[in-house]
Amino acid sequence: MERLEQQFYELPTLELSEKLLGKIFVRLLPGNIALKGRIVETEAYCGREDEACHAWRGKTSRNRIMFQAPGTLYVYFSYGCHHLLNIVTEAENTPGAVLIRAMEPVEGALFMQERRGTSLKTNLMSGPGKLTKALAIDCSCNGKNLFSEEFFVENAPPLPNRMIGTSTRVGISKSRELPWRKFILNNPHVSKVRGV
DNA sequence: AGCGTGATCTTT
DNA sequence: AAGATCACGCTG
Repeated sequence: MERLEQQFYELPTLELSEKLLGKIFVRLLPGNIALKGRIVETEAYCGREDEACHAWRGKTSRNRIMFQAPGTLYVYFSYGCHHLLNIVTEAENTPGAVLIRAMEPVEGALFMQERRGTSLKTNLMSGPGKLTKALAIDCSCNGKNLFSEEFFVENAPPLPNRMIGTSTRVGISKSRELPWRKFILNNPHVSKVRGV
């Protein structure tokens, strides 16, 4: 399948959070290591209108990447131990990003097993901190984009609506009520919801 | 159900 | 300068 081009990402954040489901995120590492994962869970963080979004009050040194061109990677360090991966949406200077919350391993599972210290496939990338660990993504990836030989996303057929679930976002305190989490129904690689 | 862990943001 | 918060994962 072809790679997604920049115009694909220049969409309203909520719309893109749904369209990214089923697409194949790819990272190529030196030494012919190919890591691929099918995106199965996302959350939308919608710029200035969204109190839970890092950019809702305007640009800061941490969130400045969210104002960059669509298709840029926004990676930040959370809870003193995890890196979280987002894809920047909307036109340049309009902040917004989709948090990638879970993927299904497609290629490179052995590499991921070693990095994660587990061999259970449904545990390799079934959470936003887990998948960055599996893919060796950290703050050095912040600001890179999806139009290189290192990172890109392969297209896949759109999913029918009946396969897409919706819920409130996980682990936030502001704007809890907004149904801005999207996931593939009945997919075992979707993260376990916290606090139940 | 509890806690580690450190950068970032807010308030003094 | 100090304190609160945090888009989480793991143990028990």
